[in-house]
Amino acid sequence: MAIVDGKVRNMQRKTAQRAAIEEVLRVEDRPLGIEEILRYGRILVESLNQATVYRNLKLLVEQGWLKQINHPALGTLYERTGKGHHHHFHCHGCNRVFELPCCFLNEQEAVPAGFIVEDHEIFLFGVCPSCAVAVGSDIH
Amino acid sequence: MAIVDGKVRNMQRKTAQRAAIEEVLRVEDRPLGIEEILRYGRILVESLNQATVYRNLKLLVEQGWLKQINHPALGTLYERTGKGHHHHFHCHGCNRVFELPCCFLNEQEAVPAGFIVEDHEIFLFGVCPSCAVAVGSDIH
DNA sequence: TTACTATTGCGAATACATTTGCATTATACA
DNA sequence: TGTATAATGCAAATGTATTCGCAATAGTAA
Repeated sequence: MAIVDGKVRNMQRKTAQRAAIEEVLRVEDRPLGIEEILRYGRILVESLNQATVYRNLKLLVEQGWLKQINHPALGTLYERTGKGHHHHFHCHGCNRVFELPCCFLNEQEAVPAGFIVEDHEIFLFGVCPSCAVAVGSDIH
Repeated sequence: MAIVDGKVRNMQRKTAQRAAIEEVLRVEDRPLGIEEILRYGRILVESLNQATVYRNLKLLVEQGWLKQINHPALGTLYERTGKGHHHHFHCHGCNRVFELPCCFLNEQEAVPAGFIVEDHEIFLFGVCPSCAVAVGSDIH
């Protein structure tokens, strides 16, 4: 607690809604869009509202716990920070995006002479292991 | 010319506007956004309107002469088709996107076992040769 | 030239993601 | 507990990209 301008100012409060949003992102452990966060979050807090999700995601990004990514096929996704450099695999079977740990790109080899590479992003597209199994074993 | 339902139906007409849009994309020879296409196009056809640009881009995409790409930092861009597989370099000096010809990624090596890669996109970020020269020689 | 109608320019309309205002709810300190 | 106020739910508002309606313009075949 703190006093500002003669008034009591509480700090950020712990709410079931924010806890639910964090939980969803922690459990899924992959980049999620608003729609998914809202859907999974409502399993934990039935009343969860879209505006609340937006407000909390914004907060969590500002606090550095989340970062926004812009996926070329899926638009805005949110993922937890602190996982180091990685890339994104989008499975068209289940429509999920996975984070692939290692980096296999030599930046300077990737461009003609004269270009200076400071950063890169790789988006892969295909079928994830569980969907591959489903297709391979004729489970449709 | 053709008769459909008893009425005369002309084929697509050649207009200065569409020619200008095509010209811009041909001359620049790199992915362009609507704003840039409109700006450069107006040098050729002063009256060029945004709605006209949208209509023609849609047409050219349908005809396969253009394709849309979704750049994570710049949004929708249009580039000419038929250039083969390539990636995109975004220069933060001039804000232009360049197409880099070669593909230096072994798709299957890029993912853990179990993932099936069907396609990929690489976005590089840095400084292009002409901006690098400008910075290096203290031209600001 | 002329007639027909595809295409344009303009502004209004739409689509979609995100934000905001406000009354209500609920957390946390006293 | 009680109180102050941060946070929520809801609906309306906003922002941005894209499309559409329509009268005016301009290609194209005859």
